[in-house]
Amino acid sequence: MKYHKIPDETIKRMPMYLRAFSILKTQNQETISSQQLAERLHLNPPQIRKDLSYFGAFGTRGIGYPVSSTAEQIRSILKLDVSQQAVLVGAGRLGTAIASYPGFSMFGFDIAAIFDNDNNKIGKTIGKNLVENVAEIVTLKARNIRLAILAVPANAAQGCADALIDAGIKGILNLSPCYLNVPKRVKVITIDIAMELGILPYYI
Amino acid sequence: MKYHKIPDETIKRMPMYLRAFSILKTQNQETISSQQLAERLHLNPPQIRKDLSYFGAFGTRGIGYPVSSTAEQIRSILKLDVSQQAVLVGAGRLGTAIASYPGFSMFGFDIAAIFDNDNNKIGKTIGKNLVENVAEIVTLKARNIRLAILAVPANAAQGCADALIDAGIKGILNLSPCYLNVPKRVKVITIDIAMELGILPYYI
DNA sequence: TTGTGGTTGTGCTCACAATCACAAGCAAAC
DNA sequence: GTTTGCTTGTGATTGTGAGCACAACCACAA
Ligand SMILES: NC(=O)c1ccc[n+]([C@@H]2O[C@H](COP(=O)([O-])OP(=O)(O)OC[C@H]3O[C@@H](n4cnc5c(N)ncnc54)[C@H](O)[C@@H]3O)[C@@H](O)[C@H]2O)c1
Ligand SMILES: NC(=O)c1ccc[n+]([C@@H]2O[C@H](COP(=O)([O-])OP(=O)(O)OC[C@H]3O[C@@H](n4cnc5c(N)ncnc54)[C@H](O)[C@@H]3O)[C@@H](O)[C@H]2O)c1
Repeated sequence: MKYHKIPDETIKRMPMYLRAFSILKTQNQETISSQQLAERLHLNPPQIRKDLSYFGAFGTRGIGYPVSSTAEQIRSILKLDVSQQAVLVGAGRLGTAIASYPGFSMFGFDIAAIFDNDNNKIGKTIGKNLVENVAEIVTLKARNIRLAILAVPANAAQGCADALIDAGIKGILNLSPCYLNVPKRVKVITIDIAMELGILPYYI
Repeated sequence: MKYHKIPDETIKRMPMYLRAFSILKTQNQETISSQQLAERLHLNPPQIRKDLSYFGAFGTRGIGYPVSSTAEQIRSILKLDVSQQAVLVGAGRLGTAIASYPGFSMFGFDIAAIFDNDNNKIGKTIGKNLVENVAEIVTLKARNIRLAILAVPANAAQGCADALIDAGIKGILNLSPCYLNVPKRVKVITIDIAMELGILPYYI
């Protein structure tokens, strides 16, 4: 494909493809056609082909996509081929669940530090990490960590985000139900679980 | 506005509007213009006006939208004006966090029951609910509950979904990283937290 | 070497959503 | 009353992504 801006929607689907190819690899399937993959993911085959072709020609005509090498390609496109360190801020209910969730490792994520401002939580161990004082966020500067997961109450989210960005964080997964004001160079993805649930009754 | 199919994207934004109007109400602000609201939510003013106008003319020209009555209108549109009962399946790390989260009440949600298949968890109390055996899901038929939150491992999700649908559930918020196969009348919203995180490194 | 079945890669078309621009309309002041 | 200032509601326009159809291509068999 000649020069094309890669659609945001395509990027959003890439981790889904990566997960699918990773699972296929554990099942020792060597190739998969866009048709088969589309059935698994409930998409249209041309959608998948177009998405992948934005990044090059990974498939073999008449055969399909080689599972193992395509997985590696996608991993590299998403920069998940190197282990990505992330910090967690907020060791509350949701933060604790996330800190002990093993599922992030499939994408190469590693929770490298946890911060909270509650003295009852600071010093406790969650998974392999000790909960540190939020004041220690500044020390991230030296550690070259670029990703953060925010699981603090909504009214504390902006303040924490500012501190994180100040400490060199470039991407934030925000779980609080609020908009974060950040410089353009910082990418924020917000997941508001209650809001998603709020959509359901309309449809039923 | 004459007859128009309401865009899905508009529906997705409605809970965000509801949250904003609810907060404004607690701050005793009586009216808000699309301009002001757009600044808060980081949208464009015409976007908000068009979204709201799909459902009727709520605003006053020259003034803006009356906070209190518009909040009520949106609540009614989303069918959140009556308390919506929901059940939770999976009382693990994430399920426990959700069961004890007070934030759902802003949208009128109420966790009415919790199910698990682990004998160590069945019988325990989380929030105001006793954890019941998954086998009891059938009893939901009699209780007229239509919403469910699924927080079980991915390989158990489809089975639980089938049981829930069989018991009369019409909408599912699925937190497992997998596609759920359901009849067309059932609405599923899937949130895959790890996948969302997987998007970040690409942009940074 | 050539033919065949099957699947990819992609230009084109269509559908949908975001944005714009402005007429319509209300409130408050005079 | 009438005028002024401001904001809504909406047709028209633009932008973006999804879907389709088919040419290009590969592997393999004969
Ligand atoms: N629990 C859920 O199921 C759920 C669902 C949807 C959204 N959320 C959102 O996720 C966020 C966290 O929710 P939760 O249920 O884990 O809340 P929580 O109260 O259990 O945990 C919040 C944690 O953040 C810490 N904290 C507060 N202020 C801080 C600060 N300034 N710096 C550092 N740490 C601070 C607290 O000490 C606490 O440990 C909230 O914004 C909530 O709205 C939670
Ligand atoms: N914890 C996280 O931060 C996180 C993040 C992203 C996604 N998820 C997803 O959310 C889901 C739950 O995650 P978790 O961390 O809470 O896992 P968990 O293992 O802590 O909890 C799962 C719960 O489901 C129960 N369960 C298992 N099979 C069941 C069945 N057939 N019927 C009823 N209950 C059953 C288990 O007994 C357990 O209590 C998983 O699909 C996970 O991939 C979790």
